[in-house]
Amino acid sequence: MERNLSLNLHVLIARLDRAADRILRAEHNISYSRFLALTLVGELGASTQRTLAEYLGVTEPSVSRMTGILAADGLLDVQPDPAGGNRRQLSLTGEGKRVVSSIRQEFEDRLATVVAESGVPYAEYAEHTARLLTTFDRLEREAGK
Amino acid sequence: MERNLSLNLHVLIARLDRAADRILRAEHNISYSRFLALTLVGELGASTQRTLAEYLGVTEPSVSRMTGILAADGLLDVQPDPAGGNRRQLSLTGEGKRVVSSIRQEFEDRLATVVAESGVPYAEYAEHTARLLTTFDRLEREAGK
DNA sequence: TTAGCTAAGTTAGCATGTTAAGTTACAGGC
DNA sequence: GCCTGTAACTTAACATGCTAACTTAGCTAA
Repeated sequence: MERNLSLNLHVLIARLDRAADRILRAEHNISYSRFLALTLVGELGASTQRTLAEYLGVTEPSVSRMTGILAADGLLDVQPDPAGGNRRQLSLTGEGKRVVSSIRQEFEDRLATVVAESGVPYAEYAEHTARLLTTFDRLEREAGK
Repeated sequence: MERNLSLNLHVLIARLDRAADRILRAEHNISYSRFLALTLVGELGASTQRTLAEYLGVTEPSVSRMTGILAADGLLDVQPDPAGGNRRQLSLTGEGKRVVSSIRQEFEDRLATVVAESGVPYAEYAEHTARLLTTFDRLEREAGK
């Protein structure tokens, strides 16, 4: 079946995401989307909703709903920014931290297993992917101006 | 910002998909999901809903709804399989063929531009991606048995 | 011919993505 | 002190993914 890069990427990631989602729901009772949001707050320091949207690659309304859900679940603390402005300051609750740290490494390891099994050089593929993301980001920002 | 492969892949593809969707809606008045479904019927010969689900990497209920929409829009022809069984035979209408052929090449070219701009070797990245998809597919099938 | 098996498709309800259009909090000029 | 602009967030309506449960069509065997 001859396919092209954009299609293969789309389908590969759709499957990886779905597998991740199934594992997380079964073993940790949380969805992959929610886990990603918590990870970006906890480990990459997304401290406002706008920043979190930017890091996640989704829109602000999506984040607005998500933070409401995570706060209601007791995983995320959402406070008005003490520095002022119409901002929310995001941080993990103790429970949120526990979830992120217990999952993250286990998770990346599983993907590494698939990569190793396929014979694709992990470091190189990761580097290419990161570079594509950076470039695409830049092109979008330039086009947006 | 230090990130990992699974996260970068997820975000990269989320952005590519969203950009694709915006372009298609603006210039061709169709969503990316619908375009992909038509492409797989037209160019890769997905001739039943189950096969189409497999190729798209989505579930059968998703395809069931999608084929209904595409048929209602006059882009897809959905008929009971003359060979019998509870099957639908899928094929593009004239309009569906027109849409697919006018978009597909233009589209892959845009991605190739991003890849070239980033300095990532296209052929190698495409080959790695295809290999990962094949491997992941196999692992999932093995685990499913 | 009828009961059960299997493959393929559908329905219902929910999760999470989107866009478009509002709202809120502050800053700056008059 | 009040208008206006900007940044950040929210609300509403819809698109499309999922799982669970059901239906439909044909096959096989008693």
